[in-house]
Amino acid sequence: MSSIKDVAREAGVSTATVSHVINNTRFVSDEVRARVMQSIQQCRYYPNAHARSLASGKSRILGLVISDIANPFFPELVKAIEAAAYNRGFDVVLSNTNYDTERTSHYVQRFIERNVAGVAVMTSEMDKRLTDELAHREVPVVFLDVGEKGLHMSNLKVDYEEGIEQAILHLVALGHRRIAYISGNIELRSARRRLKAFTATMQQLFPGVPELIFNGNFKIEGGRRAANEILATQADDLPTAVVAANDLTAIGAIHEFEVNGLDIPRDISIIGFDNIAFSALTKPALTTVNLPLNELGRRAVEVLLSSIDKPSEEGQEIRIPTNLIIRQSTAPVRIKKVSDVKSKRRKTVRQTM
Amino acid sequence: MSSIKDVAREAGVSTATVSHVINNTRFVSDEVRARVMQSIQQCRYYPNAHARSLASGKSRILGLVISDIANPFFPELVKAIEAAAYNRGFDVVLSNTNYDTERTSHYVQRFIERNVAGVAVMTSEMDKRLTDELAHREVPVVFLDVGEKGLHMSNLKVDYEEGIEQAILHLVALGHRRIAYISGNIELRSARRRLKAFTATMQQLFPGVPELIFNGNFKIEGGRRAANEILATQADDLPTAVVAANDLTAIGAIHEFEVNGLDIPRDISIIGFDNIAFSALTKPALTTVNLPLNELGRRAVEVLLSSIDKPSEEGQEIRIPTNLIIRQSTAPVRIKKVSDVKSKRRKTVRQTM
DNA sequence: TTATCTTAGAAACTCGATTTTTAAAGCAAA
DNA sequence: TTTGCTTTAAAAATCGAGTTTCTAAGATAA
Repeated sequence: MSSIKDVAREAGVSTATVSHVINNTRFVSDEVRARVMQSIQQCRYYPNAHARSLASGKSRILGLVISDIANPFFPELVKAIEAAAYNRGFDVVLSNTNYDTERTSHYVQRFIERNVAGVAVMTSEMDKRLTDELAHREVPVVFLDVGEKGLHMSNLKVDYEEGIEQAILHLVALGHRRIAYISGNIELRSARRRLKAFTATMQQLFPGVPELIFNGNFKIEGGRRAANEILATQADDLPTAVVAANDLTAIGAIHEFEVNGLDIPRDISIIGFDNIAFSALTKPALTTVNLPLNELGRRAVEVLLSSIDKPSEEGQEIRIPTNLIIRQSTAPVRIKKVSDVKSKRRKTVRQTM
Repeated sequence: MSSIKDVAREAGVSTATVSHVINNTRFVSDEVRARVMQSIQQCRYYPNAHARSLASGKSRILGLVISDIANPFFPELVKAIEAAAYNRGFDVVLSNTNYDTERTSHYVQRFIERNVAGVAVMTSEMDKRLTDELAHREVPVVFLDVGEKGLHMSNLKVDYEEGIEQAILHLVALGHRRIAYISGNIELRSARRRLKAFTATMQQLFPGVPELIFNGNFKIEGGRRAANEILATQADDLPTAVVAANDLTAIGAIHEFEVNGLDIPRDISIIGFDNIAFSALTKPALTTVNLPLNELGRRAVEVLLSSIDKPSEEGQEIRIPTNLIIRQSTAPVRIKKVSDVKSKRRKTVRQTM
């Protein structure tokens, strides 16, 4: 359509002047400025972003790498990042890796081609090679809970310990001692970090007590499987409480326990992790460790932009707090008779939303 | 970093030749091609997308406009669109409007500046002015259920009638006659279209019977309010079934009915709309009209790309089917005693996942 | 009146590709 | 050997900005 030349001709000035008016990069007299502005209107002129990026070397695009937008963990995070980017005048290119490393690699390549101003990596399908590639191009990157820090690399470090400690203390206050943990798939760093936070706190409170760790996969189905394993292997002395590596796992576990005739939270208290929107709507509503996705997203963009502004400075490491949200899936421990475990019983009505 | 010139120098050829090798746009002898390829490797060369876009006038970017990614309707749709775009080599810039027209307008401006190849508008905060702006720039657009068709404008038309008819026939088969409807906020075209599909089918089946329409807002809280209104205004003769404009509304209504001592589906059958992932996980699991988001997303990109390929052709109108998914929130109608409505009663255990 | 300093605008160059034009070989036919 | 055609690749123009340098006009001071 119409270019800066058309505007310049229309206003009877040079293209340089138009550029200076648009970017405020040199003084232009009020009269000329007004004339230029009017011509811009008249021509319905929108500056071509590619030409600008090419000339200036800056793209005002942020790359956002996530695993799966359909995983309820991500939408709110994406929303926060998108909002923060919008406010600072950046566009967000979304990359949904589907947990696929090759796809991730393609996206990193595209990001480089588009000369993105920065990349937020909110997933772990990012191997050393890709990270190096970005480092080599000096693209600022912010990792969620993954990364090494570096010249252009920042890291958001979620303080899992804080929330998990609150969770365990909450259970202990309710009288629980036998507390099991259902982990996420242990290949993922975040699963390992969460597990470690759990065991560390437990060992501190109950030194030497053997741990009750079961394997899930961050999905509902994994929670269900783990619950079954708990029922099978611990039948003689069931844990009175279960902490799950994320909310989906907790939801799966709750369901499996209920199917097997247990009442949540009367027989077993359950605590989730993440505080996804859905967790307030389950029955019973889930007591869970809140991960402040909103803050996470905001900080991610903040850190990225500060790296962009001062490319010479070292990346930052930001601590993200977590805290316990108490709802209806936890209750005081109850003296349990062995017979209860086997027999079905009615559920109690409970307020959930 | 390194540009096409470096590669050309390294390979001892002109930049034109490098370009032709990359894009396969002219014959290049095997020997020269091999030399060029090697230089590309050696220089770790990635073509600059901005320069390409500027020179070619094509951006390989799609703009995606949605209302709110945290609304469970959208993630799966976004995922499908992103996947389809990725497969065709397009990047997706996400625009989350937050139902804000001004923000939408900003985004449209940015899309134009970025010379996007096409825009998928999956929301309705898009007024005539913006649509015209896009039309003026000849940017292909695909609307969800909103738009007029035009030279570069396509439309995905969801066949609400189909699914709603199945829903009503399902209820009728279960013996229901008094069927209420909770609408979305009526300012939204999609709310009007859904409502119209409901009333049309009802009038066809039960001509002249007065309609039971209540107002919601597509949110949980609106469903709750509407349920309350139903209880208040229809206490003497409650509907035996309720169709909700979307799943969130249905979930809110279920909860409010339950709080008031009704059992779902024993006392009232409820049907949602959209089949969001969550709807399979509620208790009772929601019978709902499925909107095939995956197909929707895929078709959106398809239509857009075909408009991009043949800019001279008229836009398309694609019908998107809907169908009923039967779960646990609907049951045969039951002869009801007035006393039941007022007294609390225990819930029955039900399989939900 | 002349010299100096401001100010604003024009012109030229740059970014890194694509695309069009031009030219150099290579080969066949006359 | 020359002409003409084909094949191949180089050279140059172009896209639409930003940016730097240069120049002209006007203001100010000596």
